[in-house]
Amino acid sequence: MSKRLTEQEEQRRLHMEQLRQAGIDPYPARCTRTHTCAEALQLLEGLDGEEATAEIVHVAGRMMSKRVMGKATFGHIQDGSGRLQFYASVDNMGEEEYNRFRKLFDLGDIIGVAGPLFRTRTGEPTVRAQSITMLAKSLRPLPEKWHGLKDVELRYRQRYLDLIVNEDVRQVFITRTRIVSALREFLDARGFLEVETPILQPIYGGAAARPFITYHNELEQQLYLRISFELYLKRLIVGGFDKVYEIGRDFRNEGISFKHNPEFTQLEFYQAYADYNDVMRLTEEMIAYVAQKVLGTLRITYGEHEIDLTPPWRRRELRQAIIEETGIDIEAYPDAPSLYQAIRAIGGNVEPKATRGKLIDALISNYLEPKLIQPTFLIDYPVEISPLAKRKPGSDRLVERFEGFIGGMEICNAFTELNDPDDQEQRFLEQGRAYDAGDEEAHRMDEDFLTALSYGMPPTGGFGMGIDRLTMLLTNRDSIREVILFPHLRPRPAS
RNA sequence: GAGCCGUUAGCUCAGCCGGCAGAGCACCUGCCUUUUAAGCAGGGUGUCGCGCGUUCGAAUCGCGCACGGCUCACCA
Repeated sequence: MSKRLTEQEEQRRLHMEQLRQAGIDPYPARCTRTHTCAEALQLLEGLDGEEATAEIVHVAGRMMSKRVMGKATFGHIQDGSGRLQFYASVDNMGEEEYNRFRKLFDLGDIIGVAGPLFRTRTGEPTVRAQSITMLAKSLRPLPEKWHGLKDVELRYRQRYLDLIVNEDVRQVFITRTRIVSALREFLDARGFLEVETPILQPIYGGAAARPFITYHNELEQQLYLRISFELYLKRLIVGGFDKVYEIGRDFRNEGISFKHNPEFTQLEFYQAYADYNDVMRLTEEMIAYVAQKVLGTLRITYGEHEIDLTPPWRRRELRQAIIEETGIDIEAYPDAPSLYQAIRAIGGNVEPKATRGKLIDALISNYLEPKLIQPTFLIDYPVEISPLAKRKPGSDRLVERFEGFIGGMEICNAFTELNDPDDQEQRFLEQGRAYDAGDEEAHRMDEDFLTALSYGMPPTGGFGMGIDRLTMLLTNRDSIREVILFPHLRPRPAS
């Protein structure tokens, strides 16, 4: 701890030392608190003028402002419920305690204030302090009171500072928690059972992504952090839980962008005896429920767009949508080379060695996704990019799958689940060939999952949704880092 | 992974055709008993991200590196 202190840090340590010399513990073990700031404010309801309450309140919080006027001082404290003004004066506190407060208590200190409540001349509810006690000394200055903390890097690395000084950031994370609660309410009310499945998995699966790899020493076993919950939740459907869901963290060892973080929160649910049409209806109903519950409206603003979440949402066949936006009929190009040429012909920038599935993905994300502002389900995807979805009856090329898009972002992905164990095995084998050909994101053969399927899985509709992206949408944030409390950053360089 | 932009006081930001490092808030000293971005008088507290180079002289110009942001690539 030989780090050089700034003048302000030295000043605060000096104040702390002076408190100790006065016999005051700057970090006491106990404190008295009878009201939150919000609760204290309510006590003044119905009182007129500057009349004070008979009741003495003990409130506690971080001192966010301090305006000294000689023998009297106004300031605000902030706790989790809000802000409250206090009034300190020699008259009410006595000279010794008042001067100690005035000289040794700094902005950012956690303090307790006790006294009756009254309104000032300007009508602001205020605690008339009879005593002010130190609850925890703050040894570093807070960011500036007016402009707050703007430096994005500091906001993410020291999120606690962001939360202290930027009220809108606080609200985003409160909203995020309410969104998750509303999702649980919705699913619980419909008989879904919330479960927990392994994060450390011997074989990763359920999505196309590169995994994080770890190792169990005692078992001498390589393990993967899950990239999805899918294959475990389906095992539970086999096991007879007809409606299950999980909300938790997935990990994907891929690039970081405004809508990608290496770990992100996912909701997946599976419903036996349902298909993707049932899931589509449930999805639009669920999102509408959450918006209504959390925001009180189905009409939201996202960036420059006004979005109406009212069901039913538009359904567009993927093939038809691609034709409309690009003029390319993917059915007319049954292999990668011909589709590649067609995309190049319209000026598309794609990898020459991409598979047909990757090319179709590129068409979706480059030409469709940015235009899908109002809630839209793209339906009926090619089988080669959907190795866990059931084929459409009468088609060997398409599966019963949809993705939901809102505000130009993919929000969710769902399908009628493939429950034919032999077909599933063939799909794994195809994926294995793709992996051997260099596609690191291809699915791996999961024998144990195939065994589960072979006992018979009911017809099932399944669903996955990124909670982070839904939160971006409902809080009107343009970066996933704004809705993740501690987004991933490189280590701070040694200075 | 590539391109562009950024990094100056605790915070928010000026300064950038090379010439003594600046403002507001915060902080320090003094005054002030109803203020609320309190006010008045005084005080600049700094490894100009790091390193190398050009130059009589670098926050400023050049090269390299680090971290961050945006765009692209990647991400079903």
